[in-house]
Amino acid sequence: MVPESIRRAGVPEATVGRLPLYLRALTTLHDQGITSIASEELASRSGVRSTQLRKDLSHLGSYGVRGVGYDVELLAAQIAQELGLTQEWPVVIVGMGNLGRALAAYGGFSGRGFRIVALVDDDPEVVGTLVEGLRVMTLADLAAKGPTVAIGVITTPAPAAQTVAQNLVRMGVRSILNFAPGHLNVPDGVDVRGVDLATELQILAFHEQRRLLAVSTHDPLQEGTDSEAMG
Amino acid sequence: MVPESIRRAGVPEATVGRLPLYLRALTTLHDQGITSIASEELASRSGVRSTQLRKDLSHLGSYGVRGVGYDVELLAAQIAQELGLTQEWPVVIVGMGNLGRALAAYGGFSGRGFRIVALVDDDPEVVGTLVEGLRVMTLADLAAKGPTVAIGVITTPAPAAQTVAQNLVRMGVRSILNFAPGHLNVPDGVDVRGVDLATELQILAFHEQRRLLAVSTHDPLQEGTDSEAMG
DNA sequence: ATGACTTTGTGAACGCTTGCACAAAGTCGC
DNA sequence: GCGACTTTGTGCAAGCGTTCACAAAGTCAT
Ligand SMILES: NC(=O)c1ccc[n+]([C@@H]2O[C@H](COP(=O)([O-])OP(=O)(O)OC[C@H]3O[C@@H](n4cnc5c(N)ncnc54)[C@H](O)[C@@H]3O)[C@@H](O)[C@H]2O)c1
Ligand SMILES: NC(=O)c1ccc[n+]([C@@H]2O[C@H](COP(=O)([O-])OP(=O)(O)OC[C@H]3O[C@@H](n4cnc5c(N)ncnc54)[C@H](O)[C@@H]3O)[C@@H](O)[C@H]2O)c1
Repeated sequence: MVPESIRRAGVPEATVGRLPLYLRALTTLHDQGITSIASEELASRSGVRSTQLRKDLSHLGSYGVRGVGYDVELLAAQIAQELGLTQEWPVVIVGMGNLGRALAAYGGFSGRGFRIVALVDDDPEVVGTLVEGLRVMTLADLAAKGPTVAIGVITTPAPAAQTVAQNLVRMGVRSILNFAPGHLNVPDGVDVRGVDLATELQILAFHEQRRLLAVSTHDPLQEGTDSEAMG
Repeated sequence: MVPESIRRAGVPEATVGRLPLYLRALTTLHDQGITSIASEELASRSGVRSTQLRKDLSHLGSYGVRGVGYDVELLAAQIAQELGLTQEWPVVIVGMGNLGRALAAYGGFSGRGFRIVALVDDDPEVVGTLVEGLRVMTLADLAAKGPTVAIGVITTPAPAAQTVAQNLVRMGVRSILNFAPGHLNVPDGVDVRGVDLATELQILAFHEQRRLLAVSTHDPLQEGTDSEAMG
């Protein structure tokens, strides 16, 4: 086996992106009372190939038993540790509009390694009100007397996002999830992930158009983005 | 130049994922009255390297002018055409909860190639009510007497998502944007894109933990996910 | 204990993506 | 017109990610 110090540094980015997928599937299995699972079955439930699953898991170490499979609980714990979910990360949501309120109301944070500890807006009508049991504050309040936060979620209109990001970075936040469209300029060492609805829809539109074009020209061009059959 | 028939089939998937980025930047530039832009500047505003931008654009053809740059309006039109945004794609949102309502209220659909033509829920309390000027219907209603839809957006709880997806596929939808956590099993030829909040946060947590670990062990391990300096 | 069987873990091959280096093709001042 | 300068478009090489093929390592029935 590879030494711990080396393998820690060497988890490929693509693998990191799939670990949450596996963890989710394992959690579901655990809830169903299943204690052991083979890579083939776990891969199928995660939407990846079994070879890829095994290669991914091999980067965290050898937690499987040949001839049997993986212990659901043990593997889940290992992935959770690798992702840093043994502690609860404090999260702030900035922008209490439609989307921000939906996220605040969403129950999927707690119990999964995250806790919303602050809600922020700059509208005087909104600041001071209670949303989901938390009092909405301004960014200045958060910096001055708010709780420490590790992750910032931005759900303001696009023009405000860059300024909000700078303020978050100034108060020590180095992980940002941005729902506003557009690219954020941040210093080195700050991690920004963007979720953009328009981008996702436009990628779907591209493939949709290509499919229609292929059919209309009787071009036997196969798409095949997912080989699983429907039940 | 490469013949049209060949280049059409050959736009790499990674490029498709970035075209919406460029289109957004170009739209902003157009709104600011800027008519021409060099790859260096456009790349910077899109958060990619200029060589990558040029390579991406080269897959759609030669629309730049050497020594000058790209005509903003022309390039935007070309990208829009490539993405299939010259027509308006009819969209249905299934699941009128917090998230579904936020999406329905979101103005970023129309004018960008998409139009919400139907809203669906299965709660008798919700079906029949008006949301954003549209009357909420059931999936059965949509199949029987609703408008044709090309893209389905799923914002139901996770356990319902698979069934909803099957129903959408049965009525001809081949592009699905899924906000519910979990993998959807769909037949070949159906395109599913998943947006999962928990996944995004967990990826951020992984990097956050790695940064903290690196600092605490005085390991000069650089992160450097974005080289742009903040203004 | 043994042999048949199952499943993992991984080296190697392959394909896709990115980044480099540079020629080609234009503009602009004079 | 012409030379200096700017910027695009692209062949090529390096790096990354996925898939294949298979040995290694276990289980299980007998
Ligand atoms: N609603 C959606 O479904 C949806 C989908 C995709 C993307 N988005 C994006 O998410 C963002 C939010 O969308 P929304 O529909 O909730 O918008 P919204 O207008 O309902 O809410 C925006 C909120 O941000 C607050 N705000 C504005 N500037 C601020 C600042 N500088 N500091 C703190 N708070 C500030 C406003 O007071 C408001 O409460 C937008 O950028 C939108 O493009 C929304
Ligand atoms: N709210 C968020 O911020 C958020 C964030 C990330 C992911 N999600 C996911 O998005 C989904 C929706 O979240 P939400 O907070 O809006 O939930 P919600 O409970 O507020 O809304 C779900 C809606 O779906 C409807 N529904 C249930 N079964 C249905 C069916 N078979 N057909 C049609 N409609 C059905 C319900 O009646 C309800 O109106 C969930 O899967 C959630 O995990 C939500």
